[in-house]
Amino acid sequence: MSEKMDRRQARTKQLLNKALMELIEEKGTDGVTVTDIATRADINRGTFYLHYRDVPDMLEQIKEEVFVNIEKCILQLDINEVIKNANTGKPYPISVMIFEEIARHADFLKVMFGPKGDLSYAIRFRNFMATHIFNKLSYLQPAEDNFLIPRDYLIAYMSSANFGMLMHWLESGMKQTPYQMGLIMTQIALHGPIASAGLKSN
Amino acid sequence: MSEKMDRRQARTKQLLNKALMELIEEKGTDGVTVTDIATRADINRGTFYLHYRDVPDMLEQIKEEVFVNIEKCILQLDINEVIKNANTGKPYPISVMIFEEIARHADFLKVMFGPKGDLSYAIRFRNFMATHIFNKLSYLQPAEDNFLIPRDYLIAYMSSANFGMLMHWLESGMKQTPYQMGLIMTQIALHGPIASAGLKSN
DNA sequence: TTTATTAATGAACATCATGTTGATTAGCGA
DNA sequence: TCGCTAATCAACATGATGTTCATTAATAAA
Repeated sequence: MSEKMDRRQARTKQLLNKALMELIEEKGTDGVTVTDIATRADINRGTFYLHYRDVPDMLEQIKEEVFVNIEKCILQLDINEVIKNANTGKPYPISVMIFEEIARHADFLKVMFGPKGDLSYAIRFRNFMATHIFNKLSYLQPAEDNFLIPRDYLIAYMSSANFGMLMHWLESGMKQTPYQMGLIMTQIALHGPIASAGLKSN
Repeated sequence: MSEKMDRRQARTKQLLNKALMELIEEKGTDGVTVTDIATRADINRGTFYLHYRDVPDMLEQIKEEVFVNIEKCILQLDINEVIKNANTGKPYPISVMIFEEIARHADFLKVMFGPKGDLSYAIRFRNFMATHIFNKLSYLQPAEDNFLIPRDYLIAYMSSANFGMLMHWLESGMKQTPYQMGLIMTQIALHGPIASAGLKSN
């Protein structure tokens, strides 16, 4: 990743990357051809193959890089700490950090989680959130069998809900700051959706 | 749709349909070629073009047909009625009916909402649920400005959450009956996710 | 600055799926 | 039975693919 690279390689990689971004924004994940990318980047088509095997391979590498960055942030978050510290009107700092990292890759994620996006990528994020955030909720820990509804459905519910808000943030133009998004998530994790409506803490 | 069709047309359409289903299950929404479908269906490739313009066109027609069927069911549901009648231990009948309709198209939807699926289709369903179910929740109606968190995020939360449970149902092998799924949805709509954990109404 | 290295170019090529056409065969409905 | 039309088959031009090789140009290191 960070190994020193020949300037020429770095340059073409960057041009190819930029071209791909523009094209999937226009035509969606599929339907983008090597010829498209090379033409747009003003790079010889053959040069593409010196860097990537084909278009899916290129996309896969970018997806991986973005995922790893966000993964690092999410792994630092402990949902039970979020709830404990939520009495203050402030969001848990790490949740803000997560939204900042997402904002950093907003252009890419907006496409990947939009209508022309990649469902496998969305599911990967959702499942990661399910495993590393909501699976650890303390009030889901004890009596596995005593739930009103099955535990896995509760986790599917909460991870999908939060991922859905993330999607909504991206697709509605990111009008909230990462700080505000952290606050929203904290509130709804604390009170649930019902109590979070109509009750203004002033 | 139901106009009487030449037996030959009906036969080929059915064979093409079956072949497409098998192929997107194997290779995903994209990557399926006309040649693939024709070969699998044991139909002349040229014949495909007598029925559909190309593969995306064929997929679009199937998507539309399935969506319309489920749409009809969802439009009959009034979320506020669901909550009113939820004191009984029974699910609201129409919500059961919706899951029955989904089960009827399970093979198709399992693929479309799975990792190789179609994000635009998933978003279409989610948005439809947002508009025609959760947008009508009575406790979201009155004071637009007095919410702890923005109204559109609440709706994104709830529609995504419920759609996520639907996805989970499909991908985990539909171990629950439509009746049980109706019950789960009703409970969680009533109490929210937090209260739905650990509290068994016995 | 010079030099060896290597990235990028440009052209050519075989391959494969596409979408279309026209002639022919086979099946259907009346 | 007969007219209609769906399905077949073969052929074709087109365009993207992935690969190769000789050539040019940029780079890093001496």
